[in-house]
Amino acid sequence: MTFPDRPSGYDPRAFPPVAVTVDIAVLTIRSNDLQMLLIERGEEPFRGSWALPGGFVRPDEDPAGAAARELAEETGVRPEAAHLEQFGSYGAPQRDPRMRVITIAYWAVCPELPTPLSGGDAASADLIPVSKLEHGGVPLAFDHDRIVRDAVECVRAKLETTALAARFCPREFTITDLRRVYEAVWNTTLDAGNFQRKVRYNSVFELVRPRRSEPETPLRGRPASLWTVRADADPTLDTPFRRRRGSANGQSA
Amino acid sequence: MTFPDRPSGYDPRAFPPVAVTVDIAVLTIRSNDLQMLLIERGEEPFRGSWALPGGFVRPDEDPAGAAARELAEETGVRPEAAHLEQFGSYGAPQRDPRMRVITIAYWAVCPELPTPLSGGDAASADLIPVSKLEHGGVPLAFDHDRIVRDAVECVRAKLETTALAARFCPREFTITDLRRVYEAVWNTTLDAGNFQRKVRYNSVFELVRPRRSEPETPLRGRPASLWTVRADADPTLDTPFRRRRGSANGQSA
DNA sequence: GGGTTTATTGTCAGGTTGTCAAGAAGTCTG
DNA sequence: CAGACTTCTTGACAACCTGACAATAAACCC
Repeated sequence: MTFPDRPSGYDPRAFPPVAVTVDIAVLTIRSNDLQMLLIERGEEPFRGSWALPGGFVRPDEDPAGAAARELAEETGVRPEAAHLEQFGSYGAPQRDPRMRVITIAYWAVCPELPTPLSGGDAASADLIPVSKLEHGGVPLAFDHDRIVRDAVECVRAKLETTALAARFCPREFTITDLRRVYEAVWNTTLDAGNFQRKVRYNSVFELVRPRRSEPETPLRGRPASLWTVRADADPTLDTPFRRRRGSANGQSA
Repeated sequence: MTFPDRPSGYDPRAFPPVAVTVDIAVLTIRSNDLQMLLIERGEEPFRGSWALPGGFVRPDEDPAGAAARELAEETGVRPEAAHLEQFGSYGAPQRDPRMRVITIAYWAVCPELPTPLSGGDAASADLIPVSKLEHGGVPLAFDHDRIVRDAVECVRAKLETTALAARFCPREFTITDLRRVYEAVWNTTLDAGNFQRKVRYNSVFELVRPRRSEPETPLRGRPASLWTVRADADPTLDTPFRRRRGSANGQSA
């Protein structure tokens, strides 16, 4: 029950002041490298540190709506184009020195993220390689270090059982595109032949054109077929792609 | 960044009033049936409906602490005895008709839950079979219907890859005990031989005693060995237990 | 045409899973 | 006490999946 000790006739203003925000870990792949959009803070506290984009949940808004709005504001990405998913809340009493702030954390996966508009909040935005974030090489504001780690782990796990990897790619993609996503996100190497086999046998993926039509970049080698994901959303794979556990980064599909 | 439009010198009281609560989906197994602890509301709104146990996050408390406290208050279970995990937040503007309430949802897995103390909040508490909840046979308050479904799906999924199932059992358990947990949570039937094999080969489980020592209930059949989980927490299984997808309830391990 | 590059298919051994049967170790019953 | 019964445990085997790696296909370059 939600109001155990306060049967009725309470004054909302009597509640201790709490702010509710959303923070978004926006992930994309640039030059075969998993990167996250971060914003450099121009104000105290944590001036000069990097932080996740985010903002307040407005009184008339639900958290998912706030996340979609902030995503659009900070990246220009249309909410339908990205996959946005909640993965946790963070609310330690002192996580923000100014006041009690509960944040609801989302991760987003975008194909082709437009180059960050650094003029947004009078602070600069940039794509940072996740490898650098995991290595602790970038000072992050608040408890965003923890949030970033949790987000990355969530996405890595979700790649195992769903077709989420395709959300990093344009609507139509080659099997190699898809494999490069797995390799980038898991920081590993996968066997091209085995990967091909798994995609072909997975009913979630569908062959669109047996040959790539317009090679934007002048390609070398045999042209690849184009594939797409059958349904929308992030459907469950028939047979999951398992990453090697235990050792940091292994091999093979 | 957490305070994009409010650089400094703001008045905390100026924030629109929001309450932050935790709700807990407490799961246990009674007579081979997955059941959830719910509380019958004695007050409006939703008087007479069932609801998840929960309560306010206090000003000096973090949400996980609040969940552990509420769990202890409502069930008498020591926080160490149960497994408690956050799985989402729910904050639609009108989810509570009285005021804006953001709730952080947890699920908890308990072995041998003590029979609910119905005298707790002047409302009665009871264990309700999850099958009944999924069938829509029980009217739930607020958006708790959705929260319950999400919690159950979370636990079902977590059983696939971790040794969480053992948290439904006493510290030492038989392989059949464990199999019955999977069968109850997934609402399916598993082959006893295959299940035995998977447990024996999984390094997460450890043989404690080759024969059950004190058969509490007068047993029939060959006595079973006792097993335990090697590390604490909910370690990842070497080879996951996969549930049959697609059809509602399938068979085999 | 021959060389280079990348995509795709094939092969094969080894591991995992599902099905099913047989053996082991107790209790219960006549 | 000898079966009968029950449940736990082990085993056999075919089907499937996976990892490693080789071979082929289809483009480009010169």
